[in-house]
Amino acid sequence: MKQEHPNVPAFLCKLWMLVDDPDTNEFITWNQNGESFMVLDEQRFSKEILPKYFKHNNMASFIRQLNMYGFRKVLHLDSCVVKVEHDEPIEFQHPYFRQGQEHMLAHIKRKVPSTKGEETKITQEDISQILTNAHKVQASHETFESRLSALQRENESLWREVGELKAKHSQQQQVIRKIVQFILTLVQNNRLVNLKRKRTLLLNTNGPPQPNVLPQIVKEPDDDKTTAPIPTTKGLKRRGQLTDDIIIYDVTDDLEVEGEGDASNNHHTVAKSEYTSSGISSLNHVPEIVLVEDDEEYEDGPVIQEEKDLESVDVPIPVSDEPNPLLPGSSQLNSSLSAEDPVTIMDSILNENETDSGAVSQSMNHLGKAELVDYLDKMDCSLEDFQAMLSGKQFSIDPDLLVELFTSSVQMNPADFINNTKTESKGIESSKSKEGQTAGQNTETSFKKSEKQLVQYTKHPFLTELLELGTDAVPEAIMDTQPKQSKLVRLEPLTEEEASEATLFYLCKLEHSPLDSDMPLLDD
Amino acid sequence: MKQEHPNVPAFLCKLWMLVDDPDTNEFITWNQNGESFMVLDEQRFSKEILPKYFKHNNMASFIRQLNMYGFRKVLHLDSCVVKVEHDEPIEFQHPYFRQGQEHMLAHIKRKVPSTKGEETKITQEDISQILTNAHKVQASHETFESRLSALQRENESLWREVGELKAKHSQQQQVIRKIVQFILTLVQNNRLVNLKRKRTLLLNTNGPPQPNVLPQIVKEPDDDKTTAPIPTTKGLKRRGQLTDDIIIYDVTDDLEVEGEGDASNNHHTVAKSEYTSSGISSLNHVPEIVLVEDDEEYEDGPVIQEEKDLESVDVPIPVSDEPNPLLPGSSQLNSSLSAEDPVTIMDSILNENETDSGAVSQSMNHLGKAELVDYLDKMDCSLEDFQAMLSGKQFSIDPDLLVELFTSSVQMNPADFINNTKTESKGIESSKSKEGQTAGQNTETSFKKSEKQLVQYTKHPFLTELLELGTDAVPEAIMDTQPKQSKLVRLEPLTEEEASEATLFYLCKLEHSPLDSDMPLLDD
DNA sequence: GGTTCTAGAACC
DNA sequence: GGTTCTAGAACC
Repeated sequence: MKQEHPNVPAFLCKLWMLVDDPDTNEFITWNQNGESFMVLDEQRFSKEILPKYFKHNNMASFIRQLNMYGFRKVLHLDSCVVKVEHDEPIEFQHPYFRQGQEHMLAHIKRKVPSTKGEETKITQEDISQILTNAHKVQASHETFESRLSALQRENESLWREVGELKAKHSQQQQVIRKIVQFILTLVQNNRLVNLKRKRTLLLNTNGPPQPNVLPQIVKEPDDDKTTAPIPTTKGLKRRGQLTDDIIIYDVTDDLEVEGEGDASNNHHTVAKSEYTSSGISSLNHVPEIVLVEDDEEYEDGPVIQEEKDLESVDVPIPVSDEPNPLLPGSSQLNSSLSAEDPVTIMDSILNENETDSGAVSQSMNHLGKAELVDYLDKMDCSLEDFQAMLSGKQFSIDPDLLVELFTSSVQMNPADFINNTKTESKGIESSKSKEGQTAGQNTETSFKKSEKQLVQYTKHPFLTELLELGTDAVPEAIMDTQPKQSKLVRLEPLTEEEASEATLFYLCKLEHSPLDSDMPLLDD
Repeated sequence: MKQEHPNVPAFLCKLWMLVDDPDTNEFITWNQNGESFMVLDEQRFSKEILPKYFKHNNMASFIRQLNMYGFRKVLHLDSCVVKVEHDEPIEFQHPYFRQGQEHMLAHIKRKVPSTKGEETKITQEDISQILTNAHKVQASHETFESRLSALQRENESLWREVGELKAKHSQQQQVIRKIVQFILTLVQNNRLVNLKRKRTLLLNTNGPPQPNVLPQIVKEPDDDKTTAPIPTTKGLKRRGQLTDDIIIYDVTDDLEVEGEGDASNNHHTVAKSEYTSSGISSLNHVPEIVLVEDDEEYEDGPVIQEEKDLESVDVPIPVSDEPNPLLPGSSQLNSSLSAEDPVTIMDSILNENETDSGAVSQSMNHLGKAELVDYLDKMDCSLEDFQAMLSGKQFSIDPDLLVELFTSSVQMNPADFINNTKTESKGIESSKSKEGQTAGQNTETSFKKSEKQLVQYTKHPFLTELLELGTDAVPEAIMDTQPKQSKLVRLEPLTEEEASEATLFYLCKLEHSPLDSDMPLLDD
């Protein structure tokens, strides 16, 4: 019967044999119900029986083995009673160690060397790991903390800087707005003056044109200019060359020179003498152009008179009947004033009875006191306008001129913008470019000279850039005066063109001026 | 002998008695050298002796107690030998349990219920604490992480916004710079024209003054203005009122009206008829003031002529000999042109032989062709200047005017700033306010009118604010075009005044124009 | 896996 | 602090 259970440990087999063997029943046997076994004579059992089955005679070692396989001592209540015989038998039991149930021995397992040790070891490992992790976490925490505080400091500075930049921005906005407002005010005021001026001129000059009652301009040829004694002009640009080119000649000799005969008077005298030698022939050519500005109420007013049959001279005359879109007011003044040269008129008056030249005789015949007064009337009114402009701080920035400077160059793109701008104008610019009015050669030359100045001006870097602008986009940066507080939105930085354009837009938009309708920029 | 060691546990005392008692030597006694004790007959000892001293007869319990007090079993080599008698005695020893050394029993201590358990418990507590802390740290770590990422996002946005704001700022800077440059260019160009104009005027007017050869201005009283049929001026500001106040009257009747007789002609006619009814009496007053501008080269030129004995009229005349610091050029034009009214001159010439008024007769007598030409010369030169200014885009912004507009108000603080500004000027302003030149009543009235306009102008909000500026500080925000990248520096936000001032500074500083020396702002 | 010594721990 | 049962652990 022994060893018939291959998977049952040796101790269990030996124990089964000992308990189940009837020969050892006096030392070790089943209890009454066969659920446990009892060692009846402990001392004899250990010293006589145990050595036969095991390598020892110690009851302790036997008990240790029992405990090792999960056997438990059955406690007896009577042992608790005081001083009862200490010889009562030792009793042990196990759920799978039952009489007649030998097959259940396979279920009895020897206790493994304690999971507890493993658990403890694992716990220790865990502790060290936990501590390691804790240190790591703490280190990273510290790193985080420093980063956080650094970020917070940076953030504070950034918020400050953003606030300050926004303040700056707003300040600049104000500055720009004010500058623009300032300019706009000038423009508006000037525009009103222009309107006023035109009306005044009409008031004084809108009488019927007198075809042949026209002044003459006597000019010195460019080649002769060097011979004329002109006061030193060191340090001065020759922008006013136009004026220098004109030298007035006297026609009569009965001029009374009342003066101390100082240096400036000498120039005068010299100019006179030059006139006497060459002035008469110059009188033969008379560019007669009278530009009378028209208005809504005086559509039939403006007439340009031109004498094509006169001989032409090769000197430029500051008369232009071609429309100068940048200078609607000034061009008119230019032509009317230059054409009606006061000296020429005076000469005509004074020489009324003479017949110096056949070409001018017709004009001379009609020249009378009335014409002279009329001419002077016009001139005076023009001057009054200028005075008003200047004394009233009416800086003569023409509004349309400014608009065009800010939108496009006449030189660069004349047709488009002039048409675009001017077809919508309120008749303010109507004095220029009446069809059917052709300019004489002298006038053309003069205009080219004027245009040259214009070109010079439009080449200003600011304008040059502005002139390259498109007209659609409304850059946000300039318009957006209310900075977003918490919503941080990505804003594309403005290009220089956009910024300039913004200025323009601002200029036009800022004030709801009547000028708006004249500007192609504003389509809102 | 028992209980004589009060601090020795009962077990040790009983053990000492048992071992040391010669009566029990057959069961338990000292070994040969007295360093340990032996149990000779284990079974009889446990069953017969132990119960006499202890509450049990179990050898195991006895051994357990020995172990508990640190006694150790002495291992015998012969037991390792195979199958030697199993009866060899059990031997135990303890360093302080020696024969004859009963006093050392006090040093034998019962093992405490294991520090190990405490350690384990502490470790467990530590583990739980560690875990708790770890969780806390982890939680705070997560909080930190979220804060950090939020901060980082905010930071990125802020950096972006800072960049964008700086770009905006730079763009605005450009815009301001360009606007200012633009204005400055206008100013500079205009200044050159002013210089030019002055020279031109000197060229034509610096002859010796002819005291009584002075024109007359015929003015219509303000009350009569309403009677004059003036074209409708709806929608127009009455800023040019000055011009409206002046109506020119014809002196002679032989005026030939050649025209289609349109509506505009009617006005002309009405004006004429008005003259014939009331004009003659008006001719009696003549405000004669000739302001000839002086320059460095023509110190002796400027003279102001005044006829105080003429009757004064109650209408304002746009003549001013008082220095208009805002309009040095225009004021000169104003006086010279208004004083030498063309009509008046013409009247003088045409009425040379008549004696209308004793007051003007002196002037009339001296009026001749030369004076007329001279007058017209001046007028023409002025006109030429205007033409040049206008056709050459010379917006008549006086440089000094602009400077003053940007620095102080003549109205607000006239004396300080005028002196400050003008004493350093390069003779450009020298035409105004020559001492010893007193203005007439009419001139004063006119200047007041002009000043009224000036006041109106300086009340522009932009100017008003600019006028309140100090001139020392140079705000950083405007000048600092290079934004600091990494160094975040606290910048004080600009006040509006500072911003405006910055504009002014910019205006002056931007271009190294010759204007700089004229400005009190620039002290570098 | 068994044996032995010692310890843990519950209970008294 | 002692007793008992059981377990830990070293050693074989």
